[in-house]
Amino acid sequence: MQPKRNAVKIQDVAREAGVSVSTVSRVLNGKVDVAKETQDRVLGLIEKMGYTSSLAARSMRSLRTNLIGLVMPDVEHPFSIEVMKGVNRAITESPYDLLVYTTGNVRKDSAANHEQRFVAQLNNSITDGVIIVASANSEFFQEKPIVSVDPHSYNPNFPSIYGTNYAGAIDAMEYLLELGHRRIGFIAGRPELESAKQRFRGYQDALSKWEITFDESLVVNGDFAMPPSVLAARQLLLLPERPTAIFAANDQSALGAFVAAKDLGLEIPNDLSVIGFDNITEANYINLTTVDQFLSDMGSTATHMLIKIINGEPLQDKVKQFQTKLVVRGSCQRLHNNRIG
Amino acid sequence: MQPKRNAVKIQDVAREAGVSVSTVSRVLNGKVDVAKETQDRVLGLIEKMGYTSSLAARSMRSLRTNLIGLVMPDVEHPFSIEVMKGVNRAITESPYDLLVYTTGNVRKDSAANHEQRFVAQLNNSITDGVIIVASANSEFFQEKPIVSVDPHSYNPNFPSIYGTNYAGAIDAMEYLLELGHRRIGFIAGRPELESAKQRFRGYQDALSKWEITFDESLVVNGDFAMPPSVLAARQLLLLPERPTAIFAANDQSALGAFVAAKDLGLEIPNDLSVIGFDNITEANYINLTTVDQFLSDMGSTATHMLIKIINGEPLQDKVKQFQTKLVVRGSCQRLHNNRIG
DNA sequence: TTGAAAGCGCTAACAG
DNA sequence: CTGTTAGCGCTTTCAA
Repeated sequence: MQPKRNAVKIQDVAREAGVSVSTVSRVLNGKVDVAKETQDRVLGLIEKMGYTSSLAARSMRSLRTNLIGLVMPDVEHPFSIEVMKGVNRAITESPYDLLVYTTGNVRKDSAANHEQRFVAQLNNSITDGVIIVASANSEFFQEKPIVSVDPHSYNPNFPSIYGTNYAGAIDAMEYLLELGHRRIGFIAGRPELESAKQRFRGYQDALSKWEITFDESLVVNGDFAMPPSVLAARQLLLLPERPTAIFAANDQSALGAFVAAKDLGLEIPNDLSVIGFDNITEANYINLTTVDQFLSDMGSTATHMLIKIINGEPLQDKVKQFQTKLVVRGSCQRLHNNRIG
Repeated sequence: MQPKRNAVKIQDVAREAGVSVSTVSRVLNGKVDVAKETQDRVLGLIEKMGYTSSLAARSMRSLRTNLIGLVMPDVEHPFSIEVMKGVNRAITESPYDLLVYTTGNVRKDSAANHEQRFVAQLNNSITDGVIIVASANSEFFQEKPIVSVDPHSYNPNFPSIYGTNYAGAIDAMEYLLELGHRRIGFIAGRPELESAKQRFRGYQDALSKWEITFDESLVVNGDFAMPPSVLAARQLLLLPERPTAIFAANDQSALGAFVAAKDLGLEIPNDLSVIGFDNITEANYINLTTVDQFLSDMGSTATHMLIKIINGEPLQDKVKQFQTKLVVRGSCQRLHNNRIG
């Protein structure tokens, strides 16, 4: 199909209304200096003819589009989706519209470049600003505002939202420790990510605060994904002296632990306590305790921050930490005499 | 912030390279008639200067943008998200990029108008075509191609993808009936939607084929959402003679049935068999049988269809039915003597 | 209160 | 092989 150029445009409306293009434009943009009568006639025609101004043309001419972009690394991942929901919520209450741009399943090594390209693509033309999730870059060569949600690495000069990963991990560990658990396995996340590092640090520091010797064999890597986490958890559960609890670095890992336990005929929480990071919807059904990051709230917060920057309002802090919270949806078991029960 | 217009543009590259704007444009668009030497120099500068062509300008001039739009009614809903994943998958393998536009949580009555506006907004300017999920409209005043996934109402002349809702419902019912269930409750969906109607028809027709009298008290409305479904299921389970199985019209309703059962101390599948429509990820964990619609496959199929239309390739059928499939992730109980077990 | 005209950044003829 | 030129649909001065 050779697409034609026959959508109704501002000229058509102008001709029909017997006025000039600029008059229609003025009506469109709510300028005051238009005769009430003309305005009504034009408005009527716009409605009747089903005219919508071309986004491309409009954003080329004027510097504001009232469009905010969201760049996500991967639509498949629940994390991104939660953030997106939050962004959407904030957008709904604002005068902006939302445009989501996905990088698809880009090969890891080129993700950073793609990101740069996408952000530029959006911000140089049609959006007033961009929110970028789990950004691999910590710097952008860009004029228009960008806010980053949970970027891979930490940069205090870049407007960004982080979860309190370290504090959350401490909370999770203290919870298990207070229940009496002493052998606690850890399913770690992608080691290059800041969030994964923080969570691991929390695990270690909590142990040392409780004067428990760090046991390397209790740490396995789940890469923040389910399939490797099942294997990792399995490895933990097959240890000669298996852990009584597992702290999983994210939702996928927690689910992996669940699956591995089930495979081995272990029941959660009777035979094994599991606590996981990130928003785990399934926790409602399968007795998991979670450290919710309120991912969607991170999305909303980022959006509000971006809108402030766009409007040139002053920012309190460039970097915001978003408070994580322990949510006991299921339950973990109290431990006596080194035995669950 | 008064955004400035200082992104690097094609002119800058041209000046720097000592060539004309059109030469740069030619390089950009991979035209062949450019000296290898010039091409390399320009390409190098583009990289070095971090130039990205303006989407707005490009789409204004040329009729193709290689961008496909996806208009979703609600990012919060798992249904849309599954479809989006499928679209994204198909996009990844195509030369197109994906732009998602959400209507936010628009009031129901105005959703149809918003839809029209959004589609026009995208298709009149920056996208080559649009996929629209759960469309409230069955007609669009639009030149560029549109494909609809599971529209609210049926229109044989509009390129669209449906699930085999009726056949799927029959399958689900036959499965339960063959297990011996005779009192089967139905949690219905939003009555105005085509899919909900089809599923209900399947429920009724299966009963009548098996010569079971239709009992109105076994049909409750869950509105395709979890909170009302919990109440609806509760009502079913508190009937004097409670059903031994429930057929839920969608995923949210199935989960609602699960929650209601749990509340009442009933166990699935021991005390109650539950089967639900749509893709239920939680089924992996909570013993549900599901009629998967392969929602994400619907998304992919829609995308392929759209791309064909964009390229002017002939379409087999305007309307595609997407085969649903019964997936026994958990299990349902065989029934003897009117008792589960 | 309105119209004419310039130009946003780019592509696609058409010339050279 | 490369440059010149004419718009794409819109907003925004500047004049009337």
